[in-house]
Amino acid sequence: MEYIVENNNILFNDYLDFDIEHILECGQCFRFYKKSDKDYLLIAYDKILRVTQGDNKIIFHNTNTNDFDTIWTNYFDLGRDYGDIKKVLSDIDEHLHKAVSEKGGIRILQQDTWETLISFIISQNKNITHIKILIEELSKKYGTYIGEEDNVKYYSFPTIEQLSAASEQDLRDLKVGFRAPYIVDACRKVFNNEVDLVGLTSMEIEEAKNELMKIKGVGPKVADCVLLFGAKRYEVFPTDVWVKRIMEHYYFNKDTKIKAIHEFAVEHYGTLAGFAQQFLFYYARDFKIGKK
DNA sequence: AGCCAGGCACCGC
DNA sequence: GCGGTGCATGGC
Repeated sequence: MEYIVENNNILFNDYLDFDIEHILECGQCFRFYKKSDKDYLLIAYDKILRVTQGDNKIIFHNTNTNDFDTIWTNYFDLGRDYGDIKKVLSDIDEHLHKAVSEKGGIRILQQDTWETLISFIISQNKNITHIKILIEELSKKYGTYIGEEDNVKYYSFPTIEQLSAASEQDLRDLKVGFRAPYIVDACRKVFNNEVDLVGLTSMEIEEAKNELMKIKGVGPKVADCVLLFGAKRYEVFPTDVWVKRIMEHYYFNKDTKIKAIHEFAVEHYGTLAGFAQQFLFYYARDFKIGKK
């Protein structure tokens, strides 16, 4: 991957399989701000990064080769050939072919495991707009100040130690509602190693899922999201209402149980199930496919 | 206004 | 096991 260093920016020319809008808006992450068309500010790993993209150029602003090589290359999963993945998925069936061709710039970000755990606990029974607000509030209150951009102060996502300082009532005051005890339980079990987040990348997949589901408020869907977005487990298929809708629409044509859909997808898409899910989810949500 | 949100725990059977 | 219901809060 050859990039160009120019002042404090890092540039790519003619980079394929990367669309910053697809990557950030596809629902896998929450801490980003759209400044204008294909111009985003994102917060990850205690850093603020601005990314802009033109026809044949991607610019990572105000960064350096060290951060790029140690953080952003992994974060954007630049070592993986998405051309290959997209080709395999497209050949599976016409539905996936369509989703991949419409949303071809998606890449699965390698996010922090802890942050994805708390974020997806919060996500349950909420719309994406409000999830983003709650995560910002949590960061503002318990995270660390990391800098200012356009007169806005930004804060890192709270560490396990920082968030452990919050009581259930503190969290309720932040309006997380019934999720407050879930967050407290996650803090406690991760802090005292009752739940091993580091081991998630290497455990048998069922074991990894069960490890996460020891936490109150973590069920199959949240566990799959944490594994896919925060632990590089690409064989899972998070099945939520949107995925249920598009799968029913394309493959079942009737009201089908989430469990049955999940089993079908894992079988049908195999080791690339996670990538398939993300293409389908974003495609379905953007075009409101399956929505009554 | 009222329904529903990237689910899950808890309760009956 | 399986299906129904309540859940805090805010967007649409």
